[in-house]
Amino acid sequence: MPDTKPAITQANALAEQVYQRIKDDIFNFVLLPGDRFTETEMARRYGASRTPIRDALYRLEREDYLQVAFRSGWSVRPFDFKRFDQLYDLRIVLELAAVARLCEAQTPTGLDALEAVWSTPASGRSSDGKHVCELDEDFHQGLVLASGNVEMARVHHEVTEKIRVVRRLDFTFQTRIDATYDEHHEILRLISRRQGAQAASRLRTHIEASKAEVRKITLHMLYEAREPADKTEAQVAAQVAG
Amino acid sequence: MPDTKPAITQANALAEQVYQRIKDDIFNFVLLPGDRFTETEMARRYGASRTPIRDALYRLEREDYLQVAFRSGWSVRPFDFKRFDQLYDLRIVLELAAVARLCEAQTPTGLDALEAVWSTPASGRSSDGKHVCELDEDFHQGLVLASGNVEMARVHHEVTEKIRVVRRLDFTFQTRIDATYDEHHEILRLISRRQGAQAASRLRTHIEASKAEVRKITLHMLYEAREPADKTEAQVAAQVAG
DNA sequence: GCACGCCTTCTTGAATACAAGATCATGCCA
DNA sequence: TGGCATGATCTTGTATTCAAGAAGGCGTGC
Repeated sequence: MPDTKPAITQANALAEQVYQRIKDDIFNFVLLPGDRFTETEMARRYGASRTPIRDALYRLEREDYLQVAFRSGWSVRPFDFKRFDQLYDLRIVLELAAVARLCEAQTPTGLDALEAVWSTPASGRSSDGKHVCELDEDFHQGLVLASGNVEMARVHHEVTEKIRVVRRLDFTFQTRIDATYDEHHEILRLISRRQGAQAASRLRTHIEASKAEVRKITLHMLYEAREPADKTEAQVAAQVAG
Repeated sequence: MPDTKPAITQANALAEQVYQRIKDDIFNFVLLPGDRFTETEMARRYGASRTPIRDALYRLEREDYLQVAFRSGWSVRPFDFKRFDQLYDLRIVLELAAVARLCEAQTPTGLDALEAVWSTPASGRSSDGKHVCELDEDFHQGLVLASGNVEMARVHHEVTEKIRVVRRLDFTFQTRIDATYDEHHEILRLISRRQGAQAASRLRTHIEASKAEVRKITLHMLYEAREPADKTEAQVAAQVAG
């Protein structure tokens, strides 16, 4: 992560870097749900003093990625499937509102860029799960952004970040990737024809399917993440809440 | 504010206190949009060191109440009517989704407490603007909470906090207070009868009316907030963005 | 009189030092 | 041998110190 620009002197540069790195480590299961650590430990690990570390940790705590116990250390927040479900439902509400607005508008939707991505024939489609996941995020955020409400887009972005850790798992099988391409293409087609009700219906079904798929895979992944020898029942239990 | 419990030793007690006090000062126009200040200044003012002050300031900055200029001080974010409009629209989306869910449900809505508040006859109604504003917030947040989605409720709560500074102005005239009582009562009645479409329509109109009213009053208030003698054109301009 | 440049002062970012108390291990006593 | 008290250690909360650089005033040169 050591970049060649050690200090362009951005505001809060270190805290921001640390924030991103910790978040990435959570997404990449380097930091597992239930893992415990201290501020000093993280300071050593990320090569900064406690001050920017604390900034980053508290930011992640307010965003519900971490938990802090008063004078008793930090921990990665356990998986909470109920919470993921609710975040998916919130996504649905926001995206359906965006689509409704897009279909009501007389002006062009400005979804040309998305259409270019998702109307590619099967031969040109990506099969790299990580890449498709990013494209998928761009698609759904693009819908909300195109609706023109910055605050809705901001909230939707936060939701996207929060579910990313499980959403990724939806793109581990080629069948799901293919389905994503097909459904996105179809949804864009319906929007371009201003068939709001059908677009909304398709979109809802599309997100619900992803939600169900992800839930199915997540538990399995959690058990795989640790070396079997190291894993105790307590550790597994700490990864899941509810 | 010095309370009798100097240290129940809550986590981050000072930063939390400072956060609330600054936020209140923004809401009460003690800190005006455009006002500039430094961390040291705030540390003196609120009787804490820079560390908890910075925690609070950065939290408020991420929540869009404040701005920080790199090594050049802090300022209260100017009013941005476009942003308030979008927040109101987001409110509408969230609350309509909540009402739709409530009306679909077979189970009791759990809105009894709200009904008790808003079905009071004219004689028992509050005419205290501040109080009615709180009741109004409770009403709308109550709808979303009753729908059962904690994440939606959390976002709605954030939105509520962000628009409070202008929303208050909607309860300065008795006619608006009366209208609020009537409309809330009617909306609850429609929900209890599971008339989803009509409830949604009423609720949307209700919020739109509030949005329009608030916008009308806000500009006037901004000009009144400062002593005329002290107020320069530049100061007024700094209070409003866009 | 005006414009440019230097220099002091001020402001935030980061690191370090200090304080309060929670946790856990150890040892004593029943 | 088991349970409890006690103390060392560890952890976060807060204050203070150090560092880098932006802003603005003042003086000088034209």
